[in-house]
Amino acid sequence: MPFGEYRYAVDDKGRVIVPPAFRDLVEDGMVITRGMEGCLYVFPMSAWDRIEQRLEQLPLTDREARDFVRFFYSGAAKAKLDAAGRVTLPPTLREFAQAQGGVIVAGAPNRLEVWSEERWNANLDRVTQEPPSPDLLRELVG
Amino acid sequence: MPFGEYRYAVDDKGRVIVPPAFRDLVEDGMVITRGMEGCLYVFPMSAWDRIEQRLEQLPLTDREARDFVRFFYSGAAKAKLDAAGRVTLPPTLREFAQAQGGVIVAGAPNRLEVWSEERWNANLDRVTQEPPSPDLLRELVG
DNA sequence: CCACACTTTCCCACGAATTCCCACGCAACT
DNA sequence: AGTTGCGTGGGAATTCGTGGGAAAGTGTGG
Repeated sequence: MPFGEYRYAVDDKGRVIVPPAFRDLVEDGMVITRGMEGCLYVFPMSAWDRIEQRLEQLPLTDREARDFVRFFYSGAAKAKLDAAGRVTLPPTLREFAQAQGGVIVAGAPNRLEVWSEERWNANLDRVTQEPPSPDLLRELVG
Repeated sequence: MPFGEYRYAVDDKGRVIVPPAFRDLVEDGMVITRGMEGCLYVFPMSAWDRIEQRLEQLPLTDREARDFVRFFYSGAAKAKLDAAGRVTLPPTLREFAQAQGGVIVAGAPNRLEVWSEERWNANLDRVTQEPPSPDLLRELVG
C-alpha cells in the first residue's frame, strides 16, 4: 500500500481527490466507512472483502460487537472513481468526519484515511508534543 | 552510513541537495518522513522496507500505535534524486520541518536528517548547555 | 399512475502546480 | 590554466486539482 499525506478541497458536491498514487488500487471500487478518531476509512474492494467476512462472524449476542458492526458496517458505502480521479463522500459520512473545505487524505496500512484539516492538525500537534514511547521508537527505527 | 553535516539552500520549488557522499546510498530511491524534534528523516529504500514491515504489524486497536503510524507512515513520501543530485521535499513535510531558506542535512545512523537551520542551532545550543548524562557518555565514548 | 422538482452522476474544460531537463558560475584539484 | 565536480537557478512540457454544466436517476405530492 502506498503512503503519503495530501491536502485537498471538498467541493460543494462532496467530492474529494484520491491521490494519484492510490488510483490503481481502488480502480475496481472501494468502500468508505467511519474510522477511529473521527476520520473516514477508505478500503480497496479486496481489503474490504476480508473485513466483511470477519464482521459477519461476530457474535450477535455481544452488545459491544453489535455496536461495532453498526459503527463500521452500517455506515459503509460503496464508491468508485470518477473520470477525474475523485470519489463522492455520502452526506452522512461527510458530516461524521466534518469533511468540508480542506481535508487531509493520508495513506495508512491497508487503507486510506480522510480527515478534516482541523482534526488532523490537532491530532498531529498532540502526537508531536507527546513523542511516542522510546520502546516503540527503538523497535521501529532501530 | 556516512556522516557529516552540510548546509544547503532550499529553493522556491522545495528542492534540497543530497550530499554527494550519500548519493549512491539513495540512488534506487528513498523515503522522507517526519522525524523527532521537528526534523525530517530520509531513509534509503532498503532501510525503509524494514521499518514499513514493522509499522504494518502494529496493532490497530491501540490508540498510540494509530497515532504513531499517522506520524511516520502517513507522513512519508517516496522520492528519488534528480539529475543534479537533489530531492524535492513535499509541501507538507517542508512545512512540518520549516524547511525554507537554509537547511542542515546531517548523516545519522541508518538515515539522513534534514533540519531548518534555526532549529538545528537551537538544538545544538541546548545540548551544549545540558550535556548528556555521564552514564550515557561513558557508555558511548568510553 | 403521472408529473414535477430535486439530487446525484457523468463528462468536459481550464488554470495552476509539479516534474524533468538543461545551463551557468564557482571552487578545488591536477 | 584547464578540467572536473558541485551548488544553484530557470524554462517548458506534462500532470494534476478544481469547477461547472448537462443528463440521468430518485423521491415526493397530486
